[in-house]
Amino acid sequence: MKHLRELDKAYEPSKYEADIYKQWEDSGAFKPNPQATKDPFTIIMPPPNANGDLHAGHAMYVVEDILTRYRRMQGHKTLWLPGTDHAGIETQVVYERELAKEGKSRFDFTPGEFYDAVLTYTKGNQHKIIDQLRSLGFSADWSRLKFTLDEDIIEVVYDTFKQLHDDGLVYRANRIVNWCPRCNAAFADIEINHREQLDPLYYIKYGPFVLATVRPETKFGDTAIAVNPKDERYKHLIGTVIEAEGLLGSFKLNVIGDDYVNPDFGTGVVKVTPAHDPNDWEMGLRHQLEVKQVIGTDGRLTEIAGKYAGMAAADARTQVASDLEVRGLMDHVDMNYSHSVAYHGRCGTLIEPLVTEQWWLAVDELKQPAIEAVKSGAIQIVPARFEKVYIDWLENLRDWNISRQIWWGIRIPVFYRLGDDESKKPYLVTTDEAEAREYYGEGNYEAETDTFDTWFSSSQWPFATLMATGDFDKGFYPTTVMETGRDILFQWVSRMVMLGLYRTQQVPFRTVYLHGLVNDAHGKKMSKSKGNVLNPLDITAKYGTDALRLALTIGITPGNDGALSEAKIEGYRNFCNKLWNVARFILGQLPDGYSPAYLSSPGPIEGSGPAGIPELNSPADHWMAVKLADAIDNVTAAVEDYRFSEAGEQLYSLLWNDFADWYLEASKVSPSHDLLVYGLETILSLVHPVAPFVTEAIWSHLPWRTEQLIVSGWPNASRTNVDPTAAADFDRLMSVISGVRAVIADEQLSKPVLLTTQPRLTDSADVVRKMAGLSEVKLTAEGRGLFVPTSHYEVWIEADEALIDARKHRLEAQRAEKQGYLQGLEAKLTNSRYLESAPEAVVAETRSRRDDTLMLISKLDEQLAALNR
RNA sequence: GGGCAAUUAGCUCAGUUGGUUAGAGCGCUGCAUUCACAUUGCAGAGGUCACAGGUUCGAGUCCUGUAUUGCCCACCA
Repeated sequence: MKHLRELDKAYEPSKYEADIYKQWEDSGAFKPNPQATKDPFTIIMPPPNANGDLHAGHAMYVVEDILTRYRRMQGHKTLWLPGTDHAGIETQVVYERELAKEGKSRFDFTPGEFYDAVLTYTKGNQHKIIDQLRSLGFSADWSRLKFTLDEDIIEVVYDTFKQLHDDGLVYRANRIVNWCPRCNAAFADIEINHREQLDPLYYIKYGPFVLATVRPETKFGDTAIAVNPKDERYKHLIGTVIEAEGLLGSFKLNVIGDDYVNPDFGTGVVKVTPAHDPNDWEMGLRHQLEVKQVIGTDGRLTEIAGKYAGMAAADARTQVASDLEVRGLMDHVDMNYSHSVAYHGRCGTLIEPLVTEQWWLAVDELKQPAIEAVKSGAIQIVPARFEKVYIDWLENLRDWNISRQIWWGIRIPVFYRLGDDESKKPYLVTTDEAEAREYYGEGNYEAETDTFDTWFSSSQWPFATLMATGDFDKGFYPTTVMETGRDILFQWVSRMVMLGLYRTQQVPFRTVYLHGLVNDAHGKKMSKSKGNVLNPLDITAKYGTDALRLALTIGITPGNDGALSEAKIEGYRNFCNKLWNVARFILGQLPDGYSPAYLSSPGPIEGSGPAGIPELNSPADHWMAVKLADAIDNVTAAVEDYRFSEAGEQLYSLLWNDFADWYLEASKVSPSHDLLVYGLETILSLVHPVAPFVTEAIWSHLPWRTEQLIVSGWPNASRTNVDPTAAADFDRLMSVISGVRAVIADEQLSKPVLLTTQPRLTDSADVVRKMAGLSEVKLTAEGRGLFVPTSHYEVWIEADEALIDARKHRLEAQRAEKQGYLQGLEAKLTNSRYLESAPEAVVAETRSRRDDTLMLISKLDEQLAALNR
């Protein structure tokens, strides 16, 4: 095995990443370890679109990898189960675009042929996204990869549907839905976007009334006129029938009173068109109004519109408006009316609300347990503020339309009766056509062509996947954490809870961790049109995968959007390089055949052997041992608490400030090989979940290590060998060194001599001399020179009288500053309410700071007195 | 219309139950250097924590209000 010192001066990720990933996977490290003794830990990966490309959002799955790697190192039986999504309408739209290039449409195929073609297309593409996810170092168990249209998944979805139907929670009904004429399908409210826009508001004469509408073309579907029952202008007309002149001759309408009508809007009169407006539909239900469909599923007017039949709705609108004008039925038009209009979120087509027959899932019974699960704490949402949002949404949830008239999806397992044999049920829920044939007889039935809303099947993903892989009964369910984007809290998370509880009587996951959006360097949303999109793969190629992972971990908090910039990523690339060079330096120090002594006894790195802490010699050793133990505790606590950013920051400063800048430099004077190695190994272990590649690459060059880091143990803090006094000694040396460096930098001195009256300091003279850039540290009886203020040692930098005199004002300034600080502390300590109320530890802290400050001031006074002598 | 978040250094952001003289990275200034690392080291400048009140011995942190920005939900024809 080669020593790192023979390797590159800089870490080159591309040389290592692919090989390391292969070794991990080939060794079976991604699979649940059957020997693991601790509880199973499960994460189900939110399935990315099988036809999609990796974007920054997917890179946020790094949170899942951190958790998985952390639990694996701790000895849990970990399963991170990956999958891909057929992404219903999204993929169908993409594929239809492909077809359009060849001048074809889906109507050139039967639904079955179309499905097969898209399936082939999808299966051919899916390796791309999987390879991309793997390149991010994700330690998911790819041998268990599931696809949302796998037969075993579909089977579970069918079972759920059947159970829901048997329980009376699924029904078929005619309702007003959001109809997309382009997709020729209905969509849920949540899939609709509203856009504010200007449209003409037409004031039309209806017999005795003038009323305002933006949709004159739907007037042929009017089945009432509504006014507010409290409206003095019109209340006497409620219950009467008006007769009015229209474009298709005269017509009669009932006048109804309904609180929905706002007397202050327009003329306070509304035409009611239950077939084409959700609010009118509701009014229609309240008043048992007739539903007359004017616009068909193709977006064109029906025969009811007489001579306007066949016209596209938008064309009909202008035509009707102008005809009304000509006939003198238009009172006036307001051209400055701004309102919000519904568009299909996926394809951007104007939504046409209309009445169609759909499959509905009754949610009232399902949502209560889902609300309770979060209220009771059975499910914890991180960050917690989303718990309220979740509960509010569910409480207002209405029955869910789960059928879609799209072809790329799971066909709803229903066969309908043909003919009018009333002795047979109108439909049969079964996946088995033979059953339908037997029941209805050959030729007397037809299969449903609608498919399930993608969210209906994906809401079953946690248990469906585990059932399909055979892991469901092996302790992997309920899963531990669901990590996903906060933007799909409603669409996905809430529904997973509903259906998970329904189907398994258990929560699908115990914790929901929500990440925010990944924005650009200035916190702006990434978009192709803005040209500010950072492609994760470009970044990893340039800076290494670990750099990206660190950049998405540090400075990003749950539920909040984070900013990603090349400068930030570059900084973490440098961090990886720092780690690499620290390792290179340490390994270069070690004698041939070295193996750390602590490995031979059980110890701090759990599961892999070492015991206690290596022998500690210098103050620096004790100090470093404390820093390491503290970091282990803090990082562990932070990860347990989903505070990954804090964990990352701790590690960053542990490596760079504590270990590299202080300990390694100090160790150059008196190296302790075992502690250098122990420190390195501890840091590698702690950093591994976030930056797995560079840590594993270094680990593979530790000659005494044979197992991979990915399956080695998580460190345990141990302070057994630590002498706190010795550790504190190093803190004092550090403050001397920093103080001296500052004076040297200020005065541009070159290798001056340091004088001290304290023998204890000269014990560590070499460290101080080397680290502070001195030529010598001398013990003297009485010091004179540039006084370096520290609270524990009296030290002076040798200098000529002119310089000493010139710096005198700095001592005075320092004294004044300390004096001000002291006053603040004294004020607290003479305040009896502070002494009574503040915790003892806080008061003790204040006292000790007061004492230190007093001591420093008296030293400064002495120095100033001596200078003035 | 309702709700949520954000507002802390030039920029991007941390800041766990209130308790050091408020932090990091980048950027900036000065110096150093090639003996682990210039993807480096050392030193430094830079903030009345959006604003106004309040609670408290003590507020970036808790409460009330205001402003600005962003997001979510609802959808008065």
